[in-house]
Amino acid sequence: MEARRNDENLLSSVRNALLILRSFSMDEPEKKISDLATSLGLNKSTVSRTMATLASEGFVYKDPDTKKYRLGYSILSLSGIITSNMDVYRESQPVLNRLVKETGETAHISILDSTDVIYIQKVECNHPVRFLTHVGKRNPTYCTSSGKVLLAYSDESLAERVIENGLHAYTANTITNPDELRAHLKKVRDQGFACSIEEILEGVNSIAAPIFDYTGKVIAALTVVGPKQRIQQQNIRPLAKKVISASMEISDRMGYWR
Amino acid sequence: MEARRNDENLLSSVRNALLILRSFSMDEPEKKISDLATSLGLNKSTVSRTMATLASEGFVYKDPDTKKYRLGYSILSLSGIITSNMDVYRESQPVLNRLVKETGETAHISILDSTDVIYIQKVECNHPVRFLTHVGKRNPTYCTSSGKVLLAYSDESLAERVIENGLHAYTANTITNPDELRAHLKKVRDQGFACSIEEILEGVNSIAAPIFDYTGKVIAALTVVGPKQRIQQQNIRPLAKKVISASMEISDRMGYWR
DNA sequence: CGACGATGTTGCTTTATGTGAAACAAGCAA
DNA sequence: TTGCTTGTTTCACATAAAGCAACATCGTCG
Repeated sequence: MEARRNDENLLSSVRNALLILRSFSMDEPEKKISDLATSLGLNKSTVSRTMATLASEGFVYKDPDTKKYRLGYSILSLSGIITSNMDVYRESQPVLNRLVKETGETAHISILDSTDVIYIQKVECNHPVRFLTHVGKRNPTYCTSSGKVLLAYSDESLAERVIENGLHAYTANTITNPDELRAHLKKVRDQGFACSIEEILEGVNSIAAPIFDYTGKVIAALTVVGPKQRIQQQNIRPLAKKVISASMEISDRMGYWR
Repeated sequence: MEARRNDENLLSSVRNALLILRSFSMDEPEKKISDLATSLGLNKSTVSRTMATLASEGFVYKDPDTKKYRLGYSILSLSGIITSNMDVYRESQPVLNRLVKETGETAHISILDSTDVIYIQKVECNHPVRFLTHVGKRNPTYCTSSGKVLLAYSDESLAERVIENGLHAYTANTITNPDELRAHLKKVRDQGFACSIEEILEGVNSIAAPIFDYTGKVIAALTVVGPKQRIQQQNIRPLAKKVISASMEISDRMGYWR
């Protein structure tokens, strides 16, 4: 077998399978064998057999006409297990719906995964402008409002780790100076919410507030996102008020006691 | 290596990994190495290494305290890719919300996967009685309202395949007679909706209607579920009317042209 | 129409790899 | 302390998985 970087004692064929799965993306929801082989540097036959195995368990689905593969419903089942056992997920649904109706903007719930934020829930607004986020999407912490909220309320060592990993300038507004970020996080803690003003994407602003559990720990963030035409300096205060009140309502449902 | 039933030319280590993933369930969202080993008939060390590999790619998460594993966020990301590329999913969200508000009952969207139905979306009602369904849940077609709708509007050969697989009596009301099922499906086609009156679970009733795409094909079903105290003979008609109108609205959004 | 290129699948051979058994840690209870 | 139960690691061996190449299908183009 080809000896690919066998980091520890991991099973390389299993890893290949997982890499194949993860190579599916929003932009490329369908894949061909040969493309996968070249992009992952694997042999065609290896990919073919791996895909056959994945398909036999329903993790991918092979379109009989085009011979292309897409992700299968086994994955959907598994994700249902994850979210159903996530209290925040259940409790936030109705609150999110109301918030979206009140503000007219898309709302998310996100959580921390290592040094990234992941969106676990999304309620879209009716504006025709579609956003590029989706459930499961991973973003940096230091340039998203939700990320900054989660950082601000986490142990400081996490922020330091994020800083060590490097602060990449996604836009001109991205905070790339470590001291500036530290000061910013302090401000977030003081005011109880965070904003991202075109810090990750030009023209896109967002406001986020923390969600607490019954121990008082911050476990998630509630975000409202929109184009800068609709979310701007003069209405940030009133919007933030709504976001905070909604996030507090979810915290209440989670058993948070002030 | 242990030569387990190597059906065709599938990769056994990959299959082990997938079986491990699929062994997580609603009832057992957390798993220990040794339990997995015994339940799947694998060696402890095999499971340990497989889990390490799964964890390294984020498909499972190891609780450092309890040493138990749960499903990881990579799966959430993948499921986001599936649903975001599913038109029905996007278009049905607001309609589902309204329907739940109108009827006060939980609503689902489900699709066909081979001879089963799978729930791809769910909006829960506010009644304290929680239901046992979740996104990704798989159910038989012949005893659920959504399944019967999807069967009724599919090629007849599918119904025959379902019959061949056997009609198991989940309750006293389950249709187990092939001819009766055939007649029932005809009735569903005629009236444009299906009911399940305690056919899969005692005390649980549901009503479902078809969702069409722009080619006029039925691609999904919209269901309303509830306890028999709230969904019963006398209010089935008015409820069905609401369900049909909602499913038609989604069909419209999908480009269905009468 | 036939040659060609690009594709996915399948035999075959080889060896690196995944496996099982047992030893090793680590935790917990009695 | 001694058990008992966990999860991880070591090691030798058998074998499962990788690579290659042949094969089978396509669709395209000259």
